[in-house]
Amino acid sequence: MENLRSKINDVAKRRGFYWNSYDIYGGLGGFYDYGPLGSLMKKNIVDLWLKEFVYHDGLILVDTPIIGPEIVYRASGHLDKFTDYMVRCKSCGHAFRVDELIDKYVETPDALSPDEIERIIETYNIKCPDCGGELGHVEEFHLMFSTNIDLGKKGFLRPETAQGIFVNFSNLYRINREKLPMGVAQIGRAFRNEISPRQGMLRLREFNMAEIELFVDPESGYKWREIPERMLHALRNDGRDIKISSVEACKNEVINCYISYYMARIIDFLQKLGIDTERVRFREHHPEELAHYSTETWDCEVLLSKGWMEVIGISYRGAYDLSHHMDYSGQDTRAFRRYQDERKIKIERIVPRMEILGPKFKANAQKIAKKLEEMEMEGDKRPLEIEVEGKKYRIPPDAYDLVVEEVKVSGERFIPHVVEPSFGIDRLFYAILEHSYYEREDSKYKVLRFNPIIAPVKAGVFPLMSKDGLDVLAKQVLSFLREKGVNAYYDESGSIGRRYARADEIGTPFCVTVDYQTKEDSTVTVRERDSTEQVRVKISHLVEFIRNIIEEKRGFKDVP
RNA sequence: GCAGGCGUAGUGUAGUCUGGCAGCACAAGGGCCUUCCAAGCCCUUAGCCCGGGUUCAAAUCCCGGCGCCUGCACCA
Repeated sequence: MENLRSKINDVAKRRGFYWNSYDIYGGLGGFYDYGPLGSLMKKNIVDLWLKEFVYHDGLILVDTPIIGPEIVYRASGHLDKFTDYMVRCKSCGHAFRVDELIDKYVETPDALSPDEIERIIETYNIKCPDCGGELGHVEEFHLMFSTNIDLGKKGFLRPETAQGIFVNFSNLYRINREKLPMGVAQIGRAFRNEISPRQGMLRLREFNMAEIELFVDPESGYKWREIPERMLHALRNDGRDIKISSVEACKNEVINCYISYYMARIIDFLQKLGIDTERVRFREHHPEELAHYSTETWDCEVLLSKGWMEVIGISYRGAYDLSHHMDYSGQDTRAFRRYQDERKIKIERIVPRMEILGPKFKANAQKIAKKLEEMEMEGDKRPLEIEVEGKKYRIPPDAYDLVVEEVKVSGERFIPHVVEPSFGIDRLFYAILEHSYYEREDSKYKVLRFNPIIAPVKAGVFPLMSKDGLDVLAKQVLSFLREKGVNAYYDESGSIGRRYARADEIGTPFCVTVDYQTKEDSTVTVRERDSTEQVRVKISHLVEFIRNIIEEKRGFKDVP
């Protein structure tokens, strides 16, 4: 019980924030349940996220399936990059990653099929590195969970919510009235079959993400919201550890401007969550560390008891995802960039002469003509050779005309680039607990210093004595608060001090006590969690009083 | 996935070596008391991770599994 993590796990289980799933069956690694308090608090975190990122910036929200067909994850690259081939030693049972075993013999171990790998193991007579035993068959290890859709059709559980946004780009772009930048957000669960999940809630196999895909025009320059000036602790991938303002970082091209914007907003968000921003830094990925889709990634890390922990990642994904989905689906997923002035450009165009092509190529003439029209051509007329559906055709110069015409062009199509801030809700949740936890100096009892907006329960209502009608009055105050939408609970068990202590342990910001004076003037005492100071508030003002503090309109001492 | 350590009421632990009625503290529930920060007293609930083996007898010894922790590997 000496370290912070076990203390937090203790409170979490005892009071109902979270615990390991399937406990009665011995638990299951990488899966956690949110208990009554945790569920409420997680919802508060998500609500704040919606407010800070979605409503604040006018993003649009989607909600797409968790299961996707194989083709989507082929296109996204996850299927290739997320699959490891393993072989197991027949005698000692050790498992090895194939690419590490055979990289001495072949240049591109990642590109091989299982059959090819087995042939290479046989050819070079590769044995178990540990015991020299014979190696078994190649097995696939997916970091994505797979399932079946229909009979025999393979599906995968999404490893990120992002693909659900990319595949819908065209529709969303239209709904957004073809405006860029366009920010699309999604909140939901994602799944990764981690090889060795450990560290409690920090590495889960099923986890909650809140992701934004901000689609931008790569040639327009920075065209998003004004960047708030915030000091950032940035650890660059050249090893430099710097403090830089978000505005400077953008201006000096130290950090991509869209990423700079999100870093600044993240600082504010984390602060509202109750995370100590002195213990927050942004760490740039090294080139070899980058995900397959990214050219620039910064992790937002929070210092926890076990060291720096990634809670948010901001990636510049470029055109990677949209261009792959365009290739795999055959659908146009481009955006349209309108020129400021209509441009007139001269183009040389091939106009097929059907009266020649028709008799010459008969049934194929239409397809040949279409191909000709799509060709670009410079210089004089000459015999052309084209290929249609694998067959080559020779086109004589008299079978087409070269026409020079002036056309109006109002814009061009392009694949938008994507900036992706991706928030790990569960990790944020845990980070809040660690940064909120403290023990009172005198009594050593535990307090969670939750920001009122995040706190799962806003108020405890206690009768000073459970007699003389105080209990009845207190229950009325409780109903009153609940009717007004303030999540509160009633407690009359034990001394008043004990009840305060119970409330503090789950981070309840306010304790409302009904005492003898309440009977006379309908006021109650409200005690603030961290200072333990009290003010008297009229019952009729109680809801407004609490709401104002939650919304940061007033301080605790401003009694209305 | 490997190696090591660990697994006893809700939580923390004693007992395991040396097999013989599973104990303590806190928490929780009920009661008494109590005029604002874990007071006190009485009562109650509640446990040997799962499965198999050895034995007259297993929390204890053996085997397998699961989970947790640490290190290695992994972490798109």
